Amino acid sequence: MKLTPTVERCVLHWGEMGSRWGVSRSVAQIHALLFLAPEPLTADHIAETLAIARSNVSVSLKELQTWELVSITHVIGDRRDYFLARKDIWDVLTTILDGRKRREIDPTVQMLRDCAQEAKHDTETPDQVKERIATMLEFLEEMTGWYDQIRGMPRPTLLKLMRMGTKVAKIVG
Amino acid sequence: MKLTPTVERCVLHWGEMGSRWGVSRSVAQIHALLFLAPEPLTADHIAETLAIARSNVSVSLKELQTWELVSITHVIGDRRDYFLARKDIWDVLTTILDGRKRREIDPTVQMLRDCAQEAKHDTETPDQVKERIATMLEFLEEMTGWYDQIRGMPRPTLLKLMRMGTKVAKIVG
DNA sequence: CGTAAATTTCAGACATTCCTGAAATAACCG
DNA sequence: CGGTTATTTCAGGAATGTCTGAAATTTACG
Repeated sequence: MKLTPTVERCVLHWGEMGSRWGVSRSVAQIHALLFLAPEPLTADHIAETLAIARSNVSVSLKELQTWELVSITHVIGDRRDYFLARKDIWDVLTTILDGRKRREIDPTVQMLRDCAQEAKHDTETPDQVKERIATMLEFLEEMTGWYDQIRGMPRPTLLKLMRMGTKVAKIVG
Repeated sequence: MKLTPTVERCVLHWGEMGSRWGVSRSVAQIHALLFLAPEPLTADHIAETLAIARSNVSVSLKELQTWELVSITHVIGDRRDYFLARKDIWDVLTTILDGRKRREIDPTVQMLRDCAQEAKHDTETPDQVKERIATMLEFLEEMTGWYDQIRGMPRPTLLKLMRMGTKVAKIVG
C-alpha cells in the first residue's frame, strides 16, 4: 500500500475531519489508510507510510479496535500483526454512531433523568428551567428510541425507505 | 438566572460533551446556560455565573451567533446586549446538523469528487483503492441527498413518520 | 464633542491533548 | 533457556487549543 497523492489527500483530509470531531489526527489518519488499503497492513508499515512514531501507531490501533473499526489478522509464517479495517461503509457509519450514542448520548439521557428526578425536591430551580429539562429529556428519549428501532431494521428495507425519500410520507400519510 | 445545582450539572455536562465533539468547553457551557435560561442574559451575567473571563464570553457568543444558535436582543433603557438562545430543541438539532454538514460533510464530498476526477489520469493508485473512493463518494452523496430531502419535509410529517418507527416499512413494503 | 459604559481584540499565559523515543514486556523460535 | 523480533508502556517534550486581562475600539448618552 503506497501513499500515492490521491491516497495521501484522503488520509490528510480524514485526519483533519477527525480532529474536528474529537478524534486524534493519528487515529483518523490510520483509519483512513486502513480503510482504503486493499490488504491488511502491519503497524510498522503504517508508521513508515504516515511518518508517525511506531508507539503512536500501537496506541491508535488499540483505540480503533475498541471502536470495533479495526481488527487483527495474521499471515502464516509471519509473527507480525496485520491490521484490517471494516470495509463496508454502512457498517462503518453505524458502528461509529452506535459507539457515540453509547458513550455520549446515553449518559446525557441519564444525566437528564437524574436532573428531572432531583427537580421534584428542588425549590430553587425555576419551573421554566425544570420544564425545559423535561422537554429535552423527552426529546432525546424519542430520538434514541427511534434510532434503536431504525437500527433493528434489515438494511435492504432501510435502503429502500431512504431511496423513496419524501415519497414515503405521501404513501403513508 | 441563578446557577442552581441542577442547572450547574447540566451546564457542566454540556461543556463536557462539547469538548468531545470539537466545541470549546466555554462555548458549550454558555450555550447550555442560555438554552436553559427563561430570560435573555447579558454577557457580564454569563461571565459571572460561569466564572469565566468576560472576553471569553464575548468571543464564545460570537461563535454561537455564527452557528445561529444565539441571537441578540435589547431591553429599552439598557445599552447592554442581551443574549438569547434558540429554544426549540428540534430547531437546535437541525441547526447544528446543517452547520456541520455545510462545514464538514460537503467539503468532504467535494474532496472525494476531486479524487475521483483525478483518479482517471492516475496510474499509480491501485484500482481497488479508486473503487473504494468511488463507493465512499456514492454513499455520502446518497446520505446527504436523503438528508436534504428529509430537511425539506414539514416537521409534523416527519414527527409522524418517526413515531411510526418500523411500522413505516410494513405499510410501504 | 467629551465622557462613560459596553464590547472586542489580541498577546501571551495556561491547560490539554498528542506524539515521540527509550525502556520494558511479551511472543516466538531454535 | 538465550536470542531475536514484535508490541506495549510511559515519562516527558511538542503542538495545539483555550482562556485571561489589559488595552483598544465602539457605542450611546448628556
